[in-house]
Amino acid sequence: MGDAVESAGWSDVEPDAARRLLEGAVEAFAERGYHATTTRDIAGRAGMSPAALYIHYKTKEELLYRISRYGHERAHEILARASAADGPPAERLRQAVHTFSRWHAEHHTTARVVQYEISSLSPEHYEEVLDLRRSIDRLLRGIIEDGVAAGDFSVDDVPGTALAVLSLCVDVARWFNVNGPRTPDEVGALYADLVRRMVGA
Amino acid sequence: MGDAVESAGWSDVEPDAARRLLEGAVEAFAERGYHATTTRDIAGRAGMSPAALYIHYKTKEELLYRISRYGHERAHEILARASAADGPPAERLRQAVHTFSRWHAEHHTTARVVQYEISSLSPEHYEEVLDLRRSIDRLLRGIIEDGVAAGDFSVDDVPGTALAVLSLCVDVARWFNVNGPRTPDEVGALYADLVRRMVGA
DNA sequence: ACGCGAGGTGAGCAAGCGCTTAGCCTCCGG
DNA sequence: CCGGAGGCTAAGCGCTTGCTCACCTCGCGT
Repeated sequence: MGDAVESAGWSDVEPDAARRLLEGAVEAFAERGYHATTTRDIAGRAGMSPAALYIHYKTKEELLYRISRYGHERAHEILARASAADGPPAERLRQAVHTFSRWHAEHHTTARVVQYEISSLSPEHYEEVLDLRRSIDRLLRGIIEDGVAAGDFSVDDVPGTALAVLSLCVDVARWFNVNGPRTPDEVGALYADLVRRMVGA
Repeated sequence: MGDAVESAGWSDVEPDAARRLLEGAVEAFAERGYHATTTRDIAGRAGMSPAALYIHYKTKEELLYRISRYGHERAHEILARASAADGPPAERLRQAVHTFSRWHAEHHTTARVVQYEISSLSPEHYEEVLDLRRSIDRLLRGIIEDGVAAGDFSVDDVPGTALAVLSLCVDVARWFNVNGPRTPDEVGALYADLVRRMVGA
């Protein structure tokens, strides 16, 4: 379930060089941050000269925008799938949190860029991405509302709890370490359990 | 209780100009990030010429280091106080989470720099700050261990839960908005309650 | 055989960066 | 009345940045 979402890298990006540049940019932005990354660094990681970048992308910011939009679309997809699934709210929430936090662990380089570099986007791109974030928030809040309405959850502050759950999952991207003791799937299981307790299910 | 910790700004910083520079740096780093902030910007916010910065600080990185260390010391102080307090583990955890998350909301500009710009520190300063983070982690884990040992909490994965709790509180700095619906104290109360549920108290 | 477009390069421009320097005020003890 | 230290600035140095441009090199349809 949802494996297609997980495995998808940037494999569908059109010319090979453009994909390598995107992958290099993700790595570099995640390591150093957007502003500390130079176009020479990105091009270098893709095995090309600095000028080659501008054949495939208009600006350095366009790279960040593509990464940011791609990541938000994946995140949205994960929650939309869990939200629309059959089964009781508790199960839908479990799946949502498990998959969402696992994605942030598994793709923590991409997720780090997606979550912590959005303020470097141009105003228009920033607004566009913010819209996606608002729908992500709405999807999760919807699941919790369903659980409360069904009498399965006991939550005092639904928007606040939804915000906290999202914040918890997103922050996985900041601390997750591949050489750490937990696999992405274990993080997903742990977090799903913690969130189950948070909503009193 | 703990108000002395909260209210403390940078009021104790020695020459007035040096304090204004620090405050300007906090604002600028929080808004734009360390690398996107120029020394001209910092000096401008303090109402001075760019050169004046170098009378009080050796480098731009020294400003980040001072901010980072100050913030981690405050965070450590908050948890140390809650950890050493009298009362059952549940009450100590409540106080720890309440105060800790409230601090991250109240001082979200400082906290944002403290939590999200540490990788821009020099290697030596980074190591020093990392030590402080490890002790902060140990303090929180200690409270949870006490609760488990006393039979008050039911937690399967203690280190994992401690990590999640810390992560949850820290991430407040990222999303907190002064014009939002919640006061820092309300965030503290909400989070203390969510964490109480997480540990099964 | 050959033109042409897509993809790539080396060199380099204008702007902005962190930081330094030379020199100017202002205050204050002797 | 003076001399020098502390606090500050205007100017600017050396370097790096994002990005451009003239040119090159292939693979391919005709």
